[in-house]
Amino acid sequence: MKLATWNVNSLKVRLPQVLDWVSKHRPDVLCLQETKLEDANFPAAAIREAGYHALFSGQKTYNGVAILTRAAGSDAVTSIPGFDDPQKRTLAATIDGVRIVCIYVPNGESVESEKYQYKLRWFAALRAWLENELKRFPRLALLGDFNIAPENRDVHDPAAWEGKVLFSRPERDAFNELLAAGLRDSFRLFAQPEHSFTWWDYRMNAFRRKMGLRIDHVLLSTELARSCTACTIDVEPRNAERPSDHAPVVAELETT
DNA sequence: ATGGTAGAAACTCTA
Repeated sequence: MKLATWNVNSLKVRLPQVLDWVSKHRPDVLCLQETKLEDANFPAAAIREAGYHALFSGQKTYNGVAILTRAAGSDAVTSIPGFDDPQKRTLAATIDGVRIVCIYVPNGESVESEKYQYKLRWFAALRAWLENELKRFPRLALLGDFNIAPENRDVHDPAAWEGKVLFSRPERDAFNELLAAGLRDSFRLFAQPEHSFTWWDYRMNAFRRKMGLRIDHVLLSTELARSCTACTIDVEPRNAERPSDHAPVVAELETT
């Protein structure tokens, strides 16, 4: 089973790239973030023609998440229960017996921002919810744009980023608390190249200069982690014309 | 020096 996540930064703009990518890689599950589409405008027909089912929870201009699947999903949930949030950042469903949770964590803007406090509140609610979900669904995968780089090696210049949003101590602590709830970072189950990143700012030629962060993640419950055989970042789409600023992350599970 | 790019939308906000 192949699971993937990709922040597309507008599905309207990136739809041809997404269709091309799924035809080439044929993931069983592709979680998308920043679709920036109201549900009425979701390109369900084009995705269906590519052989995929789609679940989606979107809004105009900002945020929006979707899950594309080869097999039909069930029991979809579009929010963190008990956390009142008008922003469309969460989508969960069961596919082939695996509980898939697709998230777009708030960016936070800066550590001084009100949006940073919202980010930490949001992430605390996510952890509380997932502690319960992991009991209900031992086979659970949490994929998405976490907007958190967990470790020094996930940042091109850790000294410059120390204490900044995406790499501040409270954010990294929150990420580690999520792991402590019973999740593994699938990328770190394997030896990886140095300078492995998933996001590069559009500005300052950051991609060409390898100035990136690893902020998109595939976390697996301990049971699923045991069957994980690979996790890779596909930087190829970042080289395309009009790319997303994020690259897809792909995890492979041994089918049982 | 606090820049710059991209997307959606609408003359600004978010990332």
